[in-house]
Amino acid sequence: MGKQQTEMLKGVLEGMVLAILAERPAYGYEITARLRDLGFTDIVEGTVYALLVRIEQRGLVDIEKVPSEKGPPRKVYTLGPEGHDQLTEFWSTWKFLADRIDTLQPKGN
Amino acid sequence: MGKQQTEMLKGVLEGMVLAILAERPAYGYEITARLRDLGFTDIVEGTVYALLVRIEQRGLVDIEKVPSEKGPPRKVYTLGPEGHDQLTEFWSTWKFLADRIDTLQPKGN
DNA sequence: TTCGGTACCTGGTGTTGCCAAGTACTGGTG
DNA sequence: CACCAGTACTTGGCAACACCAGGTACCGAA
Repeated sequence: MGKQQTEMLKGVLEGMVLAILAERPAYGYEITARLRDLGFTDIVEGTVYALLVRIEQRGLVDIEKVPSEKGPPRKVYTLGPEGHDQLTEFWSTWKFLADRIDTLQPKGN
Repeated sequence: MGKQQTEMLKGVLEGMVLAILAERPAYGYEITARLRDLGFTDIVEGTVYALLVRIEQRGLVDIEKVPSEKGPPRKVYTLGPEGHDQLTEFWSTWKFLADRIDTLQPKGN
């Protein structure tokens, strides 16, 4: 979709990953695939991994290494309490933003 | 609202400004005030002005200098055809993003 | 043995919003 | 007159984040 989407993803991608992890624990490769399924076909692997490193360092997730039969061991991320808090805040910020933007939409008037 | 909103604004703020200009031409100070009214109370003046310079350089807007009775001359921005195109693309990208994110929302399931 | 699929990592780049400070013009107040 | 608040625009440096472009490593099948 181009540069527009890239910029719009900033700050939103983290929330999406947290939301995915809220459904159930998952590992990086899986999360990337999930995002692609969602429609973000151009999402870059490196972006997701870097993001996971960040949210790990902020203590939002717990990590467990699980051996895989098909490759290197998986790093399975589980949402911790602080991650849940962050996700809650994400939803509230998102709603705020989405509401204001709706008011700017021509159809909204 | 904090850092979360700051990051989320990236890539969205431009679209909001274009949408504001689509309603009617406006100048920087006025646009900043409009954004503050919309609820983005922490928006920084410099951010808006820098954004306006960018969209001007990309040829999305036309500029007219209009003298003000209360201060320096105003730079009134008018949305050009390319600006309208960009705005249309913004809305489509925004809807795409908003839709996917809704599918991740707990209530959406 | 090579190749594709799985799985993760990393250094560098560009864009963007914030911070902080500055310029400049006007009208009102003391 | 001097000063200040409000109006209006500008700019250099910073931090965060997604992308790019590569790399490592492990496995099974052809």
